[in-house]
Amino acid sequence: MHTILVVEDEKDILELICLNLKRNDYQVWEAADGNTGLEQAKLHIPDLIILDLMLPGKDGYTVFKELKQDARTRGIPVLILTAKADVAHRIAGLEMGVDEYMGKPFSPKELMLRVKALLRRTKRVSVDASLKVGDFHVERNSLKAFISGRQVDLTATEFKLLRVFIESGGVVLERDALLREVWGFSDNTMTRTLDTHVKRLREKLGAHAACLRTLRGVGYQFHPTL
Amino acid sequence: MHTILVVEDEKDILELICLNLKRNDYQVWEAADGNTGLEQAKLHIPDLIILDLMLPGKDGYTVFKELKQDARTRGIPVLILTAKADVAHRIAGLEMGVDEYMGKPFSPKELMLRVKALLRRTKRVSVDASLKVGDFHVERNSLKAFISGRQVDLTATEFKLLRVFIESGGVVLERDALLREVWGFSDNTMTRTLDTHVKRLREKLGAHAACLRTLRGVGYQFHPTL
DNA sequence: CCGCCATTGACACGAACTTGTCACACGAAA
DNA sequence: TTTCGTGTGACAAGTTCGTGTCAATGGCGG
Repeated sequence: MHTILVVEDEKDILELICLNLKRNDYQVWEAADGNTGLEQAKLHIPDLIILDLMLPGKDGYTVFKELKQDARTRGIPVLILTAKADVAHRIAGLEMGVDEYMGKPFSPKELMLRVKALLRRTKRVSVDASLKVGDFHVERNSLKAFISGRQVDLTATEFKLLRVFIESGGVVLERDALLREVWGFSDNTMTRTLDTHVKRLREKLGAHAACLRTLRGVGYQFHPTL
Repeated sequence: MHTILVVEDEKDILELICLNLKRNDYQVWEAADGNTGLEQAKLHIPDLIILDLMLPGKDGYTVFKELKQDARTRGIPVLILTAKADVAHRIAGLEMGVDEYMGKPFSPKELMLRVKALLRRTKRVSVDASLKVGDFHVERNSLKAFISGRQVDLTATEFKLLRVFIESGGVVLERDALLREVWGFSDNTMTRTLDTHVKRLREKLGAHAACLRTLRGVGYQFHPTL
């Protein structure tokens, strides 16, 4: 679940936003002024910050700048919410490094979508049903996998494992991460279950087994183009 | 330098965009229709795609969907350019996973800023995982290091050691400091562990071993540019 | 209800690799 | 030349991984 910090002084709007966010299963932190916002940001390190420009005390621009000055909060995407949404202001904001700009009044639905889009961008999450990489082709709904067009029979666990690999985009997957993704927990003291399943998957991948590379002491890496 | 693919059928607009992009030091690929765009995307794997919705042949939505189905291209942020920029269309686009929306007519300056903002956002994902200094390139999460593009296999300890050196920024690292950073303690009465690992690292660095200078009685210093 | 079979997680063991240690060689500074 | 810190090759202990195997589980048809 993602956490989002909302910094907005107008109670009505704050509530409107938070309500919508919670309804979409985000964990929400609230702040009604700039200083509180900054504190919360540094305390909770949220995944996203929705920031109003017109704030009592420290204004939005200042908050934004200070966020970018702290290494812990620098990476957090910021969505600016403001009445001053004309081109000049938008350009000024983008130049400062704002990630997203929304003018008031805004449609809650569009805001939710922009939030979703921003979070997706920062943390590549996928939702498509069918997925192709190199010679691999996976149908998420039907539990079917194809290699170079030929269908490969996989069991549920093997499929989940392959799916995680394919969706990884070549990033190294640590044992912990794989256990969490596929088995739902990460008790690394576990036995050789992961290894066994990797082995089984490799057997079924046949000639493409080489795509599953072992990184000793780290985990596994999927190389679709081998 | 970032590479950008522009898919737009109207010659004037295509030229306008490309000109602006080139002026901002991007490498630009062009495509005048959907199929060409897809090909180029899979061929060049650009850092960003600017996509018009109204295209001859395969329309923008279709192109977008197919981009998201191939893992090599799915991660590429897409900026949609369109005349249909009303709220309904924007929402539809955001639901599909569009990263950015711009209506025509657009201000070239704002387009450039949005391009910059998008690239900055996506860069964040990869930048903290990889680190480049001189000929050295380190993937923090894969235990892989590249020297002048060639891959070097390192063990966990060797990797940690090299990482400390690369992140040192050329500062002299005393033996105590290295032991603390890599091994977590600084018992200098230890045996020749540090020396051994430096030696092993040097072996794997090959010709670049000279970058690891010994400072007798003090420690080691990393010179990436040697 | 029963037995069959595929699936799954577990374990033992060996192979492959990593890592810390040592003895000793080497070489720079005094 | 002596001294002291460093480089080096070898080795043993420790880790991690691959593999064969087995028992438990649960679905399914008979």
